Amino acid sequence: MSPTPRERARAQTERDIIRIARAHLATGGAASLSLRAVARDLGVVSSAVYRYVRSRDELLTLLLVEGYTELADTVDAALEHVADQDDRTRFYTLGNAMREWAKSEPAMYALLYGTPVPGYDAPGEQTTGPGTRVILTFADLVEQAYRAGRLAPWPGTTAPGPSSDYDAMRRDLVLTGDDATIGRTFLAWHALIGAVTAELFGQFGPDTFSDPAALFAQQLSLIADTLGLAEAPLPPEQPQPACRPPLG
Amino acid sequence: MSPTPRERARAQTERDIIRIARAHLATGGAASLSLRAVARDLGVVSSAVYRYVRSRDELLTLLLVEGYTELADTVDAALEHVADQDDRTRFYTLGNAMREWAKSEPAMYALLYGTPVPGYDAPGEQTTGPGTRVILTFADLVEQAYRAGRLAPWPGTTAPGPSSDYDAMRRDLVLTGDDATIGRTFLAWHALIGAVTAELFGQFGPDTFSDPAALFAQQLSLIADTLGLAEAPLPPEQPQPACRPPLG
DNA sequence: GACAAAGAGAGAGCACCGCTCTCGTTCAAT
DNA sequence: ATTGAACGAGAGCGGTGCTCTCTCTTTGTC
Repeated sequence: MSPTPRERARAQTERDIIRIARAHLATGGAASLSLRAVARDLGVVSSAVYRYVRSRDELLTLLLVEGYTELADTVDAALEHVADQDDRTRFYTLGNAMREWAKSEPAMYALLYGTPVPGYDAPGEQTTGPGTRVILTFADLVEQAYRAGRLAPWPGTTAPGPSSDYDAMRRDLVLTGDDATIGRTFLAWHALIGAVTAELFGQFGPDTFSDPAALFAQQLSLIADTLGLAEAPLPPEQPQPACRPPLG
Repeated sequence: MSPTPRERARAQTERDIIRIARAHLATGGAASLSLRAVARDLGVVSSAVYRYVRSRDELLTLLLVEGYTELADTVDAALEHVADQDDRTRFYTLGNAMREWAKSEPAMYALLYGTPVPGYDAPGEQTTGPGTRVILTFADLVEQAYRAGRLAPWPGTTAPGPSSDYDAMRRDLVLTGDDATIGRTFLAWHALIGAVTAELFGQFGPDTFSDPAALFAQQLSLIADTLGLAEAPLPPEQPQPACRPPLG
């Protein structure tokens, strides 16, 4: 049962490879992640690395899973501290945690939410689980508010969405929200990812925003408004007015 | 004045290089864009290509500018056909044109709005102009509706944004919208880019949406709602009710 | 303890990449 | 006609992912 020296050495080498690969990813981006460079840092010839990693793609998958997991863990940890607070505060916490993690690990974020690495398609059986944790946490946040009757109604007639797909989500994820609720959950997610991505990738040019934090804070507030999240939790027996007064 | 045969040949070769590079970009993505492969298709040895293109990065810049220009031209052309229609229809047209173009040129879209190519930073003097055309068109659409008093009020207290940056935009771009209007313009843009990117990059997995077009259509509708765009243009002298009835 | 099997690393090699340099050739302006 | 610029070919440098063979060591078994 106790691991042989060879097994312990192998486990250590596997950890080292991922550690070195993460460092290379952080400094040079996904495209400059080279097995040969990892081998050099490991003090070993390039072909030796293939004893541990089947290919460069498999190394990418390992990093992908690690990135998804780390982001989700970060978000979960942040949410723990505000678990008893109102919907809006918890959403802000989720959004800010995503942005902070993305800024601290830009190459990893790019790997998760940027252009897919060409010629590489992630093996779904390993990545979908960790890859959907954050959005499921987010959907659960909205679901809780919806069930408690705390979501303000959508200001408009909701266009029909992909109803059968939404039905499948309600079934598989045990959601109760109607099409409008699921629809604006995706709207909020798209806006959140879009805002983080735009800031991180500098899509507005380097001189457009002197205060990107202020922009993101306002975007979070506006997204929370579109979700209908109230500042403080309302007692569920109090019916929502059809036209709610301004928040705050 | 009339071009010499050599000049005409050079111009033709330059066009050929860009054409071949675009084909390679479309099939293999930005990372697999290789000057050597372009040279092979051109029927020439690799070093000869360096007579026309200073480096691979310069070729990327050429493609980047071409992509931005083509997307903006596509959007402008689509908007021309609906120039006299209501705000919401024009916004739908803009959004659908972006999605359609992105689906027809996924590698090019990835080059514009995906992960920045590592080690390459676009020369701003060449790319910012074409790169901002679409979002400026979009901002102008919102601005027109705002000036005409056709924007529904934002359902919530607007959090303060990056006011000085917004001031600079109002000055440089001749906008009149308040912070809430500019803020939700960016919200809509982030959601739009986020929705297109998520669909194009398959961020929700291959089996999550059987009808991505329906999802996008609903997202467009929801984004239009958050923008406060009305279905039909209202006469500007009619004041907006503080709590507008459902659209449609 | 001897021995076969499996694991690990080294090294050579293949085909590809971006990019540089030199060398003849061809074209165009003087 | 001459001369300098433009052009293409070819060799070469260092880099990449990946495969193969070879040797040495560790491991489990008889």
